[in-house]
Amino acid sequence: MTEVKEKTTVTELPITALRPFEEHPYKVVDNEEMASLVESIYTQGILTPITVRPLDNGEYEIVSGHRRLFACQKLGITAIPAIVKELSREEAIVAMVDANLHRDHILPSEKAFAYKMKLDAIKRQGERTDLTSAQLGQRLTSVEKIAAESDESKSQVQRYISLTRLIPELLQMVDDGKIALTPAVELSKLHHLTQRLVYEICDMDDLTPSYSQTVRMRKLADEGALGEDAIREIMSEEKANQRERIVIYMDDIKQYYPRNMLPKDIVADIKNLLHKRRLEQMRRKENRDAR
DNA sequence: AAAACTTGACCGTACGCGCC
DNA sequence: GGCGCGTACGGTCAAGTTTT
Repeated sequence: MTEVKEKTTVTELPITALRPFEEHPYKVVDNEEMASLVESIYTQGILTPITVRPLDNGEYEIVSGHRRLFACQKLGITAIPAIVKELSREEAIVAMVDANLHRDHILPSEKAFAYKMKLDAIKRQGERTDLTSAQLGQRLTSVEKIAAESDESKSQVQRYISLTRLIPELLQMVDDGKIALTPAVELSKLHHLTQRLVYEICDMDDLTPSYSQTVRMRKLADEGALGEDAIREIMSEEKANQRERIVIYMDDIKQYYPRNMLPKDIVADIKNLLHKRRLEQMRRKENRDAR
């Protein structure tokens, strides 16, 4: 959360003086959620003022409250209570993203561009958080900072950000729930022209790429061997088999190798392996419990 | 139960920057 | 230019969860 150090005032602003935030990543859609917001404003008025920042030309840029504005426009309301904050563009981006990320329903594409905008804004702000001794112990990278302020891990934030490299059509498929997050991340690594091929093939035959299929596509692309035929072949196959997992059970081994026939060093290796795996499991559990 | 997907963690590499 | 350091990010793994 960005702390508000500037003076803030609540005031009624005519909606004609309001401008949407430039390139804001959120989609204001007229759906059921919007209908209930309209209903709520109709019966109770606007409970939370929108947040805006003043522009040089006397107008105000909306930091948070695009959906409330849309609802007011639908109801024919001409003025709206607003908190006016003196914020730089970068500060406004961080505030806008934070305000919207806590919504109940947020599309993957919205999250992706929100995280990306916030990351770019934090980088541009160039804050040195590594200089004071008080902060020395909790030095954070930009992505870690975003992760700490959201309820997701650094990896997850990076995955969402990689979705911004998807072509709009594939991103729409992610929003529609046709492609899951991790397959989408794999597709984002493909060249845009290849992504378009994938989209066209999926769209034509109403197919949805699975994680394993997208991994195979990406590997082929890395080798420079992913063309239209290869994509068709991968997409037309049955969903891939579960990835290979090697599980060792001592009882199984004993069944095939009587005790005196199994070389001692192999037994030692296996025991060592199992021991390491147990330690790893315990460590993971401790990490989880600590959080 | 198998398959698909999610999630967190870790590692390696590339890059930019300041310093010598 | 070489070096050390911090940072970003891609790749991978393993375990957990959800879906079929």
